[in-house]
Amino acid sequence: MPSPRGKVLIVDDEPAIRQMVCLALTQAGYQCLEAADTVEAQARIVRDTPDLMLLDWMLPGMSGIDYARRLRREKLTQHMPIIMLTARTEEEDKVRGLDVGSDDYITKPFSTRELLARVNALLRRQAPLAADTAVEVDGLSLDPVTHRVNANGVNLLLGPTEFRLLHFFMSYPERVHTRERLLNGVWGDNVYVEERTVDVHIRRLRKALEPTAHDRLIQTVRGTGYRFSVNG
Amino acid sequence: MPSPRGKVLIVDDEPAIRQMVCLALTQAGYQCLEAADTVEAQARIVRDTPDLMLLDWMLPGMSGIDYARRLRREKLTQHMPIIMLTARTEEEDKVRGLDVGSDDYITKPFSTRELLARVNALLRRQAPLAADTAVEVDGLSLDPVTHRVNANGVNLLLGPTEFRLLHFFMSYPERVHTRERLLNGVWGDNVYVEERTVDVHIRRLRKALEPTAHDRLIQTVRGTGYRFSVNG
DNA sequence: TGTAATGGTAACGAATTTGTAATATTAGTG
DNA sequence: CACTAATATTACAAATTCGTTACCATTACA
Repeated sequence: MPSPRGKVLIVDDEPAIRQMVCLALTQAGYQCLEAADTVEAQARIVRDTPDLMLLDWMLPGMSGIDYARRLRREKLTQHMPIIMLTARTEEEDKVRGLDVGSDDYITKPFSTRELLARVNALLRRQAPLAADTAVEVDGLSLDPVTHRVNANGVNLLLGPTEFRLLHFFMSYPERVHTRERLLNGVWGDNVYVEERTVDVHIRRLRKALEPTAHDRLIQTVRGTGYRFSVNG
Repeated sequence: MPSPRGKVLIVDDEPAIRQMVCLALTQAGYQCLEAADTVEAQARIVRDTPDLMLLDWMLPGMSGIDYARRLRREKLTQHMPIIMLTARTEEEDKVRGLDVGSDDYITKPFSTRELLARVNALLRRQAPLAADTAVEVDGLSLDPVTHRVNANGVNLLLGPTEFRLLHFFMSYPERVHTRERLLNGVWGDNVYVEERTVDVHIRRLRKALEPTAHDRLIQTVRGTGYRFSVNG
């Protein structure tokens, strides 16, 4: 049996939809939980702490929207990614769905391919940094425990934000990060900061890495964002 | 002659159904292609590269389901929207149809109005590019995650638009793309840009691919547009 | 309470990218 | 072969994006 990639809770009053979604998720290696309404959903959340929730827009009793709004206020579910399932196609509704606190939405009818793509994307984005494993790349090492950065044996002094930024980079090397992603991953999920602020901290980090020429590891990807990479 | 809105292939063994569907589609401005079984269908696909497929559930020989599954594995048809036509009404079947990779389904008997609505909807929201799967063709590889293009082991530097253009080409290879289609897929749906601008970016992309002779993969189809193809 | 460190924003210039138009070249056709 | 339509190529100006610095507000701390 494949190791589960995560627990997904599907909340929908139509058993057929639930079944379809669950089948697709299970085949993709996820563990699937079901609920027909918000009451059941609440019970599942408390008992199983799912990693992500698929929430139908129209539900008997409390609507999906109101439920999402409530989940955002609860400590336990504050950061749980929510994908809204909606049959409506009007732009206005989509906007309202996102405004309410869901992270994404899918319009019915949807393909399981589309669903999986979004679930994957959202869960990947969510993965938190390992708080206690040292990372080392090309002579540059960072230890979250001792809170030290070391380049070729020399201790480097970084500001707090630069430290977290470098930690993030070294934890997810080789891939481009948009400024938005960096803000979410380094600054925190719901912090409002100008995107250009990232540039400034990139500059500060680069300057700190300059003495040992490790600033070459931080690359600009024009039109997209930044990348931490060993390769030119 | 009205400008065609797209080519739709109807695969059904009943001539009466085909005729009815074709009439409706033609009147709505689509170009209609017909096939009675999967063998005929395959020939039509290779020859005419339809934009969407209506696929009967029950077919002589290979069933519609199995055929859909196969189409999803082929590069050429990987992204082609499929609407399944099914006479059965059982929920379970709907589930299986969608699971297999069709994007929507319609239960017989259906109204032409419903059919058109779904065809329109599916063509309007053309599947977005997979944002996280690397593509590789003939020594040329593109990875959206790291945002890198590699030709025979050498890193290539592309501008943002050239990158997106190549990504689009490699995701939908072996078929001609009109300039309009490229503008929609690469530039975005509601952007006003001269069609000739595509030519310029094609030029820039070709120039970037020249060093490794991969510019041969981008072919001009006079009177229509461009194609990314391994075959001469 | 004063001083240093830190963090975010604005501003400006440099570098890159992008769309368009103008010109050259090529392919198709009678 | 001449003519036309379609595409290729180049050049250029406008727009965008990024790097960098300076500055002010806030916080930490002696």
